[in-house]
Amino acid sequence: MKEMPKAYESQNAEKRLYDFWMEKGYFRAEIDHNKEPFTIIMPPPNITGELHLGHALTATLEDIMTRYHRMLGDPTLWLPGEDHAGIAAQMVVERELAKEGLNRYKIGREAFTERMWQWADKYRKRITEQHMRLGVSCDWSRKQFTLNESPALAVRTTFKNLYDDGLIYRSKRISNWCPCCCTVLSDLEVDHKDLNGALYYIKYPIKGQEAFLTVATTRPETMLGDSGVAVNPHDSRFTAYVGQTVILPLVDREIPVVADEAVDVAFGTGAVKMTPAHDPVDFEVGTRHDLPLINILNQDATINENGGRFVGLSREKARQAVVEALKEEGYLVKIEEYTHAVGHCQRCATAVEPMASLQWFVNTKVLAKPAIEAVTSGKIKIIPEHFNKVYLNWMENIRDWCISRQLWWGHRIPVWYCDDCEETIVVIDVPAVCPKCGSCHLTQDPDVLDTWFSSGLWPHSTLGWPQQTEDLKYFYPTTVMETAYDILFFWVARMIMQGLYNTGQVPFKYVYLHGLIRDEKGEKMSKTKGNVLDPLKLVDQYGADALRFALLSGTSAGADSKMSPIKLEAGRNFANKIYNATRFVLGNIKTKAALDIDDSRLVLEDRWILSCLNTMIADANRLIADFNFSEAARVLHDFIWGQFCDWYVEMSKTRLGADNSPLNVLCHVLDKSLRLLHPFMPFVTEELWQTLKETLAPGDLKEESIMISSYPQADNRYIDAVAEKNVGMVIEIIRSIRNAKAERGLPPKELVNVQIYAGVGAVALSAYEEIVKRLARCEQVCFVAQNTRVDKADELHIVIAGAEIFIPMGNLVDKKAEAAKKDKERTELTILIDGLKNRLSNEVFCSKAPAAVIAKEKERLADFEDRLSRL
RNA sequence: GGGCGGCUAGCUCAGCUGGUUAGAGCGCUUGCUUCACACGCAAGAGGUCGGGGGUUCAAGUCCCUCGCCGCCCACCA
Repeated sequence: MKEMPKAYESQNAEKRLYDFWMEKGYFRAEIDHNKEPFTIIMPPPNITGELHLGHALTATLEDIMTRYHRMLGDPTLWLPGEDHAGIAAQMVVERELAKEGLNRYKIGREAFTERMWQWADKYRKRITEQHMRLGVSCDWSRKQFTLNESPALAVRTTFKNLYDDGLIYRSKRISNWCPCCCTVLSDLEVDHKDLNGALYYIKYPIKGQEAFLTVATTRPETMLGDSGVAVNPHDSRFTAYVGQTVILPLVDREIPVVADEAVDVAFGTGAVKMTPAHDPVDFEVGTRHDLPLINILNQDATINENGGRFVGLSREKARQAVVEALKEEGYLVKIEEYTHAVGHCQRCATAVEPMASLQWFVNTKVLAKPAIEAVTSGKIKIIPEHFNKVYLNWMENIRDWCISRQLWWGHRIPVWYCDDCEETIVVIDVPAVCPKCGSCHLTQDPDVLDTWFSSGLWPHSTLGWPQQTEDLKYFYPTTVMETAYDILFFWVARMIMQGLYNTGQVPFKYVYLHGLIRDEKGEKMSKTKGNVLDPLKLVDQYGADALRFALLSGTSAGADSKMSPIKLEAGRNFANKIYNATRFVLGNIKTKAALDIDDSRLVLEDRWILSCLNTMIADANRLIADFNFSEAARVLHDFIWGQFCDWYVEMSKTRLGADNSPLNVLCHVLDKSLRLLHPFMPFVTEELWQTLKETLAPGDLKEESIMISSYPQADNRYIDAVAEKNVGMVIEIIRSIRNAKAERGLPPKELVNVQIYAGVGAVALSAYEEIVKRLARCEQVCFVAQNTRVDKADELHIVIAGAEIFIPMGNLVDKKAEAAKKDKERTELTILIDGLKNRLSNEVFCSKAPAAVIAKEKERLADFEDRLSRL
């Protein structure tokens, strides 16, 4: 056996092992038409920067599923890629440019796009390297990028199909304008924040009368663009004014008073100023009443020439100036404090301005219908389930999706406008002349598409759609979409709509949503707070396996979790524990050992550990299949540490001193444990498995690598209730003796003599004298066949389930204290016994409870009564 | 204004379709250089499962209600 250091050194193993896997090509998915594939398309990280812990969690969860299914023998595809991240990436590069005193307009579209590609190439490479450090086993040969030709073709094809079906249209309407990013945003890209503002009451004089209509507004500067005043048609206060004209203060424009149901009688004054170019409700009312759209803002949200004397002012300055002017001229009635929600750009936090402009939209109502059905029918299952409601609620109230962006980085809208006829969608080649009339006055739409338009196609565009490739035919629909819950609407919902539209099939069968990773205190990680943990630094410090284990522990689907050094240490310690257990086993193998276990030669503790192992194997498989990964990891941890290392390995030492009889079982359990754990902690398990393989007899572990070995399945032949009960009793006995010594301040080294009566098991348990001697530090241990002993004055008398223990302790035994202890025990037992007796004598319980429950309760009662009688 | 989630040991969290004396890690106390591991070993202490009500033979687990904490969605100027 080769020399193994005392502690596991992750940094000496990980790179070597990853290179080995890569070299062997294990990650590549092969099509096998005789088998059902397992497919995960990786959520493509944005090329905006480094990977964070959220990505590491995604990588961990998806790698667990991938490695698990690969070991089950399923043709397994995990397809990686990156997202060009339109607005987010463009902003990052624009910030870089700003540092050089440049901006995108100065260098022009072509040069800017060139810069973007440089950035993309750099970060795509870096993201891949980072993923590799985490041990991901994805199929790099199929890696995609949203701007690659194939996904780009998918984007243009989808656009054309939707356009031809009348589901994409161009329209002038109110959308969210970010004056900082200089583009429109979809509703989802706007965050609403409650701000303390004011409600301004303004008098609008009625033409030809002394009377006024008072309106209330939170954005007084927009009055410059007013083209009407609306009241509710049922509001008797204003019936007389409907159809009349008011004169807009400061501007002197004559605007009509209209009646519209949209006006809430109870709010403000009941009369509302109408600014159709800068408010969505006003836009609709304006459309119904033919009110003109008067845009008063430039792209940077300064007042344009329609703002008269306020031209050139920023919107903030304009507000002050307008209010000042209104006050001076006597139109301002009052100002009330008022808190209201203001939309902010998700990217730059600038307040968004609702503005009317000509944009491209997707009619999502039509697409939503099958997307709703897919979830309600169960074709797509969302985990955790409660997100169904969130999803359905959003889908059922969906609004049209604005997909054009005034950006340069992304999929250019494939629409060409001809000066001489009409617009054309071009999917394949850049046209020289108008495909419809041959005119050469042809210009392409300058805008690009919302990033999510291309991300929404990801599950099928990565597999080759619109081409009917072998990959698409075989791996689509994919199996699981695993991602964070915060992009349920942005991404998951769009993938479902677009996937169904393009392929007629759901894009995936399961959606697994994970939560956000917060810092130790539960706060969101952010660069400004400086509490961001770099996954790679953690890998350096603790090892990738430890990081993966830490990311998993204490999490459940859909719930946020916290990362802390304590969790990372726990992960590292666990890796080290398995490492040392392996070191122990291998250290005891003198020559090449065999792995096969000979059932006929198993002793009780062998049968016990094999029973525990197989119970755990069943649990682990079930938990992984149920997407309960953290529980699965916990179950593995508890078995390996708490049963195998703490008890079986310790018990085996006694036998190893005499012969090699436990070696096969040790190797067997170790092999199974490593395989079971491999999807969770791929590096350390591979490292140890390889070492185990070298030490075992040739052919015992046939596969080249643990990652292509088979995942253990429970073998019910090894479930052994008798062994579990008897070894359980031995463990109880050892604990009781240790405890007896510890409680009385006896040094562990001090040896005691023990006599044990263990009911009918005493004879069989006599084989455990050596083990008890070793583990409980006893001079002599004697199992007596009959309960003939009566405790003496200098003896401790301990009663446990099915056994009694006698330990002579001389003057360390305080008879009074012992009696008090026993009294307490008697009281506790009596309470339990009374409770059980009550229950068992209850006829309703006996008639309604399942037989197994009744039997169990009877058994417990018998045990408690037995213990009480012996006390 | 709607909706969702959480509230279990000092801390962080498990507890699946209701069925043992409610678990783990960390922390804490006590003791250990035990021939795999101090990234360790052993022994302990610690919980009326947020409050109240209900369903049931049986409730941390199901229902109602209240209370905090967090999140999401929403065009009331």
